[in-house]
Amino acid sequence: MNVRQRPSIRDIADAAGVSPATVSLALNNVRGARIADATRLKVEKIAAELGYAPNGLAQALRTNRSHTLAIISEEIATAPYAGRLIRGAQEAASKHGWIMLIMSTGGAKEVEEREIEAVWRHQVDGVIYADTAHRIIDIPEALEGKPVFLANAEATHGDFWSVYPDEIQGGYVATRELIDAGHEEIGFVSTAMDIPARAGRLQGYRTALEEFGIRFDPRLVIEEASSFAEDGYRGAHSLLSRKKRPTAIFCFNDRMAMGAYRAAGEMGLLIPKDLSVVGFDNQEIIAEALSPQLTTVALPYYEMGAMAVEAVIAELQNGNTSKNPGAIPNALIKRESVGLLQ
Amino acid sequence: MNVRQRPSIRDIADAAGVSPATVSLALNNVRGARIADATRLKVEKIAAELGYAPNGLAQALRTNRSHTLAIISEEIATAPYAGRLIRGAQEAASKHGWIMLIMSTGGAKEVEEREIEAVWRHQVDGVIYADTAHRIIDIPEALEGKPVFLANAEATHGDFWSVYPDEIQGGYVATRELIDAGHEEIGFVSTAMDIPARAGRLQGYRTALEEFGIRFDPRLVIEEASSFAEDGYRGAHSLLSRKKRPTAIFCFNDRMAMGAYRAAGEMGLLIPKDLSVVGFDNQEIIAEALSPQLTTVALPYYEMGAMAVEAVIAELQNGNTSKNPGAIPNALIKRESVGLLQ
DNA sequence: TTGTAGGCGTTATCAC
DNA sequence: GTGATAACGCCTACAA
Repeated sequence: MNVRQRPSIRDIADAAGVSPATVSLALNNVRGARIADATRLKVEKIAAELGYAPNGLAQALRTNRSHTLAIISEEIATAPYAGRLIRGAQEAASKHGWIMLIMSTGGAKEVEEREIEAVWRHQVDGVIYADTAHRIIDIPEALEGKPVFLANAEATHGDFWSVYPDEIQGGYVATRELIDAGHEEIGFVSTAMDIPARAGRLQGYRTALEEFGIRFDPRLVIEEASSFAEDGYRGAHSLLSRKKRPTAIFCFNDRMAMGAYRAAGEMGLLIPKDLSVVGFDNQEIIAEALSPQLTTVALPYYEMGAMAVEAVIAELQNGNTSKNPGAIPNALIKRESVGLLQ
Repeated sequence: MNVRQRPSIRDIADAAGVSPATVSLALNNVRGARIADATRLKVEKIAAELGYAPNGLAQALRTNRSHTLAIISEEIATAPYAGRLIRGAQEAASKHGWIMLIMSTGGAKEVEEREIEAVWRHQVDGVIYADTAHRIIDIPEALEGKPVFLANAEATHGDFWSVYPDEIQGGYVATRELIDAGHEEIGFVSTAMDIPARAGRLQGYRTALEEFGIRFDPRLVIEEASSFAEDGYRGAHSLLSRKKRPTAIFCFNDRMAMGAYRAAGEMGLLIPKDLSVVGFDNQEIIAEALSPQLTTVALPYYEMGAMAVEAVIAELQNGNTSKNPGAIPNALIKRESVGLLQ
């Protein structure tokens, strides 16, 4: 593990027979002060030969800009799909030559303080505050003084920019898919948890029904305590036991859809022939493993990560130019669990 | 987004009526050069009042140590469980006051070069090179000169330190669980993919059988082309169609176990009464959603991330003191899919 | 068109 | 005990 010293701007200057300042100007293409083409070329050539790369720390110290963003999250990458958000953020940052730090707090205030302390020490330029499930959260005030951008979350107070899934549109597009297949008796197996997704998806469901003149029947909406496969099983079982059995079910998430599959199986119902199902989350590991594969709605994790980073970088570079993205749409992923009503 | 300037060591010096050097000595408790207690206290008090935090960039520039680690991965956080590795790494780093950068290459050589370039620019002290699935990989030579540590991977050449799951032990512990429940006719639904897990788990399976005097029957090992639920379904179906039907199946992973559940269900077999199943990966989202919940083997993702970081930091701080961890054990997660042989 | 000099915030080495 | 002073690598007036 030999540590060979990297060449500095001065090494290039010596080799080229010019001053360090000239090297800096040449390499950075500073407008205003022009450098003779011959000099520039020579400098560039020598820099390449020496394998020169600027020392980002020195640059950052001097310019007071570290080109570094931090993504802070309570439970980083704990939710399987949350990795996509990080990935979107990281790739967007990398595209601009920026760096992403990651810090997870595990929910402990003390750890969070330590992480925010690190944000300051390392002169991070901006912060993406992300949540694994779309929630409304408090922003620690210790972060004041840095651009903070929320991803997959909304703030309780303060005017923070944020990007999160459009739950209403998500509920709409899922329901719409079922309506387009001819279904009118559409159940909604949901959760009673107090999160934006619950109200939003329900509203989207109702809007879609309304738009097509289908009467909303509250008895077709089941809200279970939680949102596990077991809850989906119970909800679906109860819906499918009605004398007028729904021909389609929209499930709050893929886990619940997995439970619905089991309920249907036990009752001898074939998907999608006897029952159509749409899930939510596009957890590929479930959606693709189910048989038939599950049609579902994909949350825009990658996009949220990327948009958050793009917005912060734009803000940092040009000032307040861009627009607060807010709610962004979800995509329907069509697979095999929706059938035309016979 | 107001950016208030952080106080520097000089601000404290001015306020305390001492020199910056004294402040540095006092705050860092440098042994050798002693500072009057009164001075130290005064300096500490003022530092606290001003909310002083050292500028990590300046420190790093001066000391040539950034206290920063990068985790480079082809497909960061793409595999659901891979997030745990990142999390283990991040938390271990944070515990020592270090910072984790993350960079994903998406498999593209060009992106990888850019990321490695960033590693150098930002004076990263060490690199964790991680893979999402235990594989044997090439380390880019551009990383030479930095401590590189492999997590969930082994290197094709060069003597890199690494940490990866003990596949043999994993296969052993899974099979052992079934043997302990009284089973002797134990199938193994595996994959034909050329990865260390395939050979390792098979060997563990054989070792366990041997240890308990159970004859190894190659016909009980089915290797499907891939390792999806569909493959598990096929493999299990074929095993369960034998005239002497196995009473237990060890599945290469949880997705395949999910397929095995479906095969069992279609053949009217109840788990765990008629058939016991053990999976691999502990993908909670599947293992907990299945009914009955799946007993499986958990890969030590969190531990691998943490151990990699601990090792790199130890190496950086004390020189070559610690031991190369190599293969580390997996944990059996007992749930409900294994029953005593009646 | 290029070089000089000062400074970003720290730390290390000397003197005093 | 404490304080100048000189680095670390880079940027940027300003001077030449």
